[in-house]
Amino acid sequence: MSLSKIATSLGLSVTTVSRALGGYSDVAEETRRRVEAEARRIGYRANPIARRLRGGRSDAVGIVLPTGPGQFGEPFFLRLIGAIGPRLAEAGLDLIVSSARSGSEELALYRQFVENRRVDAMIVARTRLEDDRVAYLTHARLPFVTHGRTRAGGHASVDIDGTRAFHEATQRLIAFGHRRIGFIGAPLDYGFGFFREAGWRSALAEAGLPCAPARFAEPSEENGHRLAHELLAGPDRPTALLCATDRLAIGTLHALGDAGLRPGHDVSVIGYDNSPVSNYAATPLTSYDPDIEGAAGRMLDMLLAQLAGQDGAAMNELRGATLVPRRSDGPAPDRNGQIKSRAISREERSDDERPHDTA
Amino acid sequence: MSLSKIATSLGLSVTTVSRALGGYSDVAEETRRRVEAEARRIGYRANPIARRLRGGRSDAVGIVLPTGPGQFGEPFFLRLIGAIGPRLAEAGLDLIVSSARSGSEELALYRQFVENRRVDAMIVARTRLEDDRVAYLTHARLPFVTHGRTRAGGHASVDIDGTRAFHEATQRLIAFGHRRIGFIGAPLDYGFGFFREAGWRSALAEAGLPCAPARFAEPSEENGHRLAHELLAGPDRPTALLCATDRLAIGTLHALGDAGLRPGHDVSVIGYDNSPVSNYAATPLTSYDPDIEGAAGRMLDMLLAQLAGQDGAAMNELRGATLVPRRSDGPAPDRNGQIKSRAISREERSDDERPHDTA
DNA sequence: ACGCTATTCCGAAACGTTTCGGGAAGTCAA
DNA sequence: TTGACTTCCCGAAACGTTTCGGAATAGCGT
Repeated sequence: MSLSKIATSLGLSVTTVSRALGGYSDVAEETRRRVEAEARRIGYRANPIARRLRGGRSDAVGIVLPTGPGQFGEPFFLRLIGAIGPRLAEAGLDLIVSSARSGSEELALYRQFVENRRVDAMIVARTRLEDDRVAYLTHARLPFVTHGRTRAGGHASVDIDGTRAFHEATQRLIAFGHRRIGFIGAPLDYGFGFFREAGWRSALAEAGLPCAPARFAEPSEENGHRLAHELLAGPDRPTALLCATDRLAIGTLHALGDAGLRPGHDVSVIGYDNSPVSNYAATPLTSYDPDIEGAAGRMLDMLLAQLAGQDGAAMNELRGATLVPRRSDGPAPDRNGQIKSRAISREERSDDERPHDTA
Repeated sequence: MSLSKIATSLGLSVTTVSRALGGYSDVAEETRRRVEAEARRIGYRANPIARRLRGGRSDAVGIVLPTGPGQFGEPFFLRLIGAIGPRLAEAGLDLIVSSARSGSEELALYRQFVENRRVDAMIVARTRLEDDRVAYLTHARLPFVTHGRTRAGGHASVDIDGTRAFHEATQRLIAFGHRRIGFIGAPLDYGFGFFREAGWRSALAEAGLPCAPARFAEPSEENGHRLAHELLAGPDRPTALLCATDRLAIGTLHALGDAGLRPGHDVSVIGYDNSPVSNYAATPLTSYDPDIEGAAGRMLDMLLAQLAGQDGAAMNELRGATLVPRRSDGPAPDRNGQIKSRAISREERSDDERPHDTA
């Protein structure tokens, strides 16, 4: 009872009050002023629920966070939400967040969101190459945008070009003189796991280097630690380890420490995410910054465009990640454990990334 | 048009269909069965928006994440949301998340939530001793629960007893033989900053030790690094540094490294949060685990009780944090830099917390 | 005086649900 | 036969908004 409150106290109809506040042209300026004044006076705010009911929308966007062992503390989602929040608010949309562990529980949650009409659109992260959530949303004809690509495509997506980043990272290590460059990756059914591995593999192939050993697991510090141990224990120990995420890289740095190897000297390590800890790891970690905020902005653009009626199938964007050189990588040691090459100058290793200089 | 669809196709009234599905007793069993069968057949789901409009609720709970420099990547909020999500879903409530930088922007967002009737209740984190958000919500008579205490009290709150944890941590360091125990804290207007400092201060006083130097800043790795540098550079260098959060502790560990000091030997460090990185810091970090999931559960209990009509003023819970000993603290060195005391046995330092054993 | 147009306003329906206050039919006892 | 009581059902209002399709009034030219 609120539009009607203004209406009765002004001797107008609800219709006119609504149209006055709605900015329609068929209401006299004088009347509009009176309505606006009265609305301000009683602190009128349109009831969004009534508006949604009438409009058949829910004015909300949903996102499901992955929960479960090793999934806690992913800063990625926090940054995503932080970047998306204000823009959604500006567009008058709520962000509804829920959480589920990956798998059937997760898909069930998507179903709930859709069938209960709780959202107008969804944001999908941690996209898999074959993603049942994407398949479901497509079938349900609910607008959505993914962070990451699927194999099939045909939906709105924003992705960081992991292939290019890891290709470049591998080339960097090769230029440093490394020849045995191992890979510590995320499961290959995740798009980001797949594409990052592909970049590493293709760069090795281009350089005519043999395919070095690789290991894969959910990206956690523990797994990075364990997998690095495995790779370091094998024959022909790698002189460099490329890690699909910073969390894996942090674990890897620890494994190096356990083995008495110095990161950046005996074994080079490069991560991905440029997470806050990377600058404060045992050895400050060379990493790739994915510009999550930028990506989130584009995802929002696509979502809003779809809510405005556009077809999302052709909306795709592949963005770059930028290298943040720190101290965990460097020239490969020679057979005797000495630094082999100075082909890349010290400036390029950007010593000014040291923690006490960025404070 | 959905209850009515069932109604017409069954030759019943909307009322009867609603009451049949609602489990009322004044509908014949036979009729109820027919209604339920038809509902299943057409995949009927009650429109939550219509229900909310009629009920005058919004069936949603809001939370505002702090954004801004150094605030990214707080795993705390992610764990909170992860723990709260499923229970909220079970209660039929949506979790609406938004983000704002602390300060006026943040309060404005709370106002929006309330005035636009977008939520039935709110969750307040990062509580300050004098908190304008708490004051506003109290004034607006919207149910809420805080994580952390205010000075005034009188609202539902769950807090971890930081005073006790830091009192205990200080005693632990004293038992290790430390006499100059510095403190690297969070701003004292945050409740958690205030109470943790109080625990440190009171333990020093009880032991008759002079008040060691302390520094305060927003909890980030950078600030921890900077503040630790300051404390280490002063006269009478502390042999132990107590840090209000793990992020500050991580920065502190780095400052030690810069100064050529060995954590756990030359200078002991204890943090708080038991964040994923603490186990993989340069030196695995002794920390306190706050059991966020447990606290989140109690917060939910209080929120639901308030939504059921109970008064939240008397709902308070103070929970304990448990020590997770790792390798960043230990016996104090004597004047010559030697380890002074073995008063606390090695077992108590729990060497089995080393990373490669927890993988 | 009449018709035409512009301007300004409004009644009523619709979105889908819940709930209040009955009402019709059947049963049972007096 | 009547009244009371049970059982099962329903009409209508209400939540607060938007919007369709007019309708009333005034101004204007003929």
